Amino acid sequence: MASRPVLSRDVIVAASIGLIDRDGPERFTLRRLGRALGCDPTAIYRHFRDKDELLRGIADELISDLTADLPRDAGWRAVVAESCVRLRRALVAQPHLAAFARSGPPLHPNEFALTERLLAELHRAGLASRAAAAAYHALIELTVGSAALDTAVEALTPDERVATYAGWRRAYSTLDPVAHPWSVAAADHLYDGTAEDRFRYALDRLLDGIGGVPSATPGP
Amino acid sequence: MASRPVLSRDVIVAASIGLIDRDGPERFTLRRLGRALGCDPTAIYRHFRDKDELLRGIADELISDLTADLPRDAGWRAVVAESCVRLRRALVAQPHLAAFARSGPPLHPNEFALTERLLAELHRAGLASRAAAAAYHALIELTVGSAALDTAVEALTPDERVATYAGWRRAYSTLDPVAHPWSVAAADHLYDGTAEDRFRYALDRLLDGIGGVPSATPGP
DNA sequence: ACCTGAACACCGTTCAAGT
DNA sequence: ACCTGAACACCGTTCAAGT
Repeated sequence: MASRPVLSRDVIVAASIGLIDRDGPERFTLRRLGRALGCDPTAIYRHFRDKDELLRGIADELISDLTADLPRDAGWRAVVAESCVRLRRALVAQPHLAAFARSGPPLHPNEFALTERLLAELHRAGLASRAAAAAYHALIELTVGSAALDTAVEALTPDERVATYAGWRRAYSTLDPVAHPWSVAAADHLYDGTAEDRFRYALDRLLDGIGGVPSATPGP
Repeated sequence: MASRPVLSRDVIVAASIGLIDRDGPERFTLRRLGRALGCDPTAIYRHFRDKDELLRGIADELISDLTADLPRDAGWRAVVAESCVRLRRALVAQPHLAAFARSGPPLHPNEFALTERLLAELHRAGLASRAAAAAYHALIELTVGSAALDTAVEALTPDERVATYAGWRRAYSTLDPVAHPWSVAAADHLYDGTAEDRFRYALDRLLDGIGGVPSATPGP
């Protein structure tokens, strides 16, 4: 009668991702996860040693299909940009992923795949090994930084997020215009749009600087 | 008799920095801070609205004198690069600062000074307010990311650092060359040189992409 | 074998009360 | 004016007990 195996690693990871998607990573607690799963919070300890191991499991899952369905026929620039945008989304969704990145390079199957794809595309752009490696590092640095700066704000509700950005803009716009003329002048454009928009702009400027041959993808 | 004004913003910030240096940012709680200060933890709420405001105060203190002796007569590009390199060094030296940056800009005097100087130089480069703001965000994202990726390695001794980088390179060079040809090919150039070297390269590429008028500084 | 529920040692924050 | 201390609503985690 009693359907026994309610919980499993996969079920817990899937529910965790759903919960993080809905409430943000900051509100992700084992107590809430237990409530979402309809079980006691401590039941999770039957499947994961502690919260950190669960977060690693989530991180692996979030990175798993990062390179899965990247366009095969797009230009190198579009593929590189899309890869970085996806990595950034994964990092924002799971801040502990960024903490892992801090302690070293990927060195895991899914992440080797991402590095390989980025290096391949940079070679396709015409960069030699040394320049490709340097460009790869630059891209990862920008992506990790953008994600790190965005994690806290991303945890807010859309309304709160808009209010937060507006508050920051206002802080710059109301500075003493004699001491901070350029901050006041630029205030309306600081923290404008979404964080991903700002990242895409930064990424475009970096890719401009990296150069490489024009993408072979057909123009608009 | 009773010496009344035991607490002040400065005293609290100084004690916080000491506590973070000693125990690490993860263990920094108001209850521990209260114990370190010899007062009730909630007394801090007399001087800071909440923990977040305290963290901003700490971050601003750690950033102080960053813009103090920046060259006045150098080209915009040199000043921007030097500012970012210094900010990166501060972030690497005080990893907790990066964690604070996540919760938003400090919105305090020293941070405002840095932002103002960067925006001013970007205007000097010929960028209008919107482009200057976007470029500013891009520079901060790259700087924070580079610092975040470097903190763990920077904590090692020089020998350990060299060994760590060599180990990472080896991880890439010994991948299956059929599945990861470009990783194997680029392995010798991954994590090459110092992290600051890599950052300077990335910064140069980003500044190339940002464009702007050529710096007025005399050439070498 | 798997899950529960009480318990422990923590958090940030509020607020009435003290001096 | 400044600080205390109890209280509230949370955390992650352990462990004996249930089924």
